[in-house]
Amino acid sequence: MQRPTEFVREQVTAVRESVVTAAAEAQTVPAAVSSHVGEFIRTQRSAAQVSLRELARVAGVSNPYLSQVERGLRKPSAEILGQIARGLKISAETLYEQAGILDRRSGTAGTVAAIRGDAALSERHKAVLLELYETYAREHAAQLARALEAAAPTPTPSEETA
Amino acid sequence: MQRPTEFVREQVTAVRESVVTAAAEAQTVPAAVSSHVGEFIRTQRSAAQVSLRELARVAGVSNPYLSQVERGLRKPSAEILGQIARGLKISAETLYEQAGILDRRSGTAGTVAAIRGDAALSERHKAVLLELYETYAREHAAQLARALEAAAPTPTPSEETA
DNA sequence: CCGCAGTGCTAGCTCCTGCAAGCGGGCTGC
DNA sequence: GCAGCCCGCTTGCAGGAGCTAGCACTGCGG
Repeated sequence: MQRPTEFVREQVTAVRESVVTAAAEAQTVPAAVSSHVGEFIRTQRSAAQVSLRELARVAGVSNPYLSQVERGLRKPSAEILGQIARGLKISAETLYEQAGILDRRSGTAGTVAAIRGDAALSERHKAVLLELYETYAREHAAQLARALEAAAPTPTPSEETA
Repeated sequence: MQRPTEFVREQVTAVRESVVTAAAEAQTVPAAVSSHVGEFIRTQRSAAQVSLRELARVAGVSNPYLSQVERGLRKPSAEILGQIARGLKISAETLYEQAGILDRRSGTAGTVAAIRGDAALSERHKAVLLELYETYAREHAAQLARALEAAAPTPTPSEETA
């Protein structure tokens, strides 16, 4: 019977110690209520540098309708959201959450759902994995934020003289 | 005592007749929808011993509409499904899955793939989670194997003689 | 200048969802 | 017998989802 490595054990312990702090921070975050799925779709589409017509074509929906959805004039069904998600190459769950159809879960919907639904895990082990996952996801986001700050240097005396 | 050949012939004939009847019934059934959510809702409602009108009232939908949904005549939106789920005191995700809106998450492969493909994680964190996951899965399997052995003792000479 | 290709959007239309009004049936109490 | 209540279902309709046809605009090349 193999046991978790020392490294893994330390990670789990560190996570437990930081859970209280994380929970306190979560309490101060306001709950997102209304649907911003249209904005979200437009943001994702722009990030992918795809035209509205191209996305509509790939997703199999009409481009005027997609335009209306993006501008919040229409409320698409789950089926249409699924098609748009496929066109954007993102998970349908992501759009469902943005649309308020699905409750937002910590981290990426797919991973959390997979852990929760996995019959190969006991409930206790699921909880441990989910805590660790959430902490890692938060760390990763913080690292990305730092990297972005480093990539967009703020004016400094040495740089001004260069 | 019937002769084997006649008996066999009658059985084959009976099977043929039942196949024709089944095929005829299948032809009269409207195009099969991948969604069985209506049946599922009715089943859950019956199990809860709640009338259609009562569930409709609690769920906040019209009872004729709920009736149509249960009989597969209408395809409810995700919003209505959420209301019905609340009325039935089950998770909305359960009904979304039955309706084909949400993919059912299952199995070990799904969890591993989800962790590996999760953009919210760094590669190092993925490795940690995967190692922990494998260890837990092994542990769980070993526990199940032990429980099965205890529940189903293997035959022993003393038992054979009893 | 023109035509062409691409862009996102407007307007009118069809079809379907979800509802209200009401039906026929069964059961109970008077 | 009756009225009242509950049951699930039928019918007709309003409003919204999603579409087609087409518009105005931009950029490019001849």
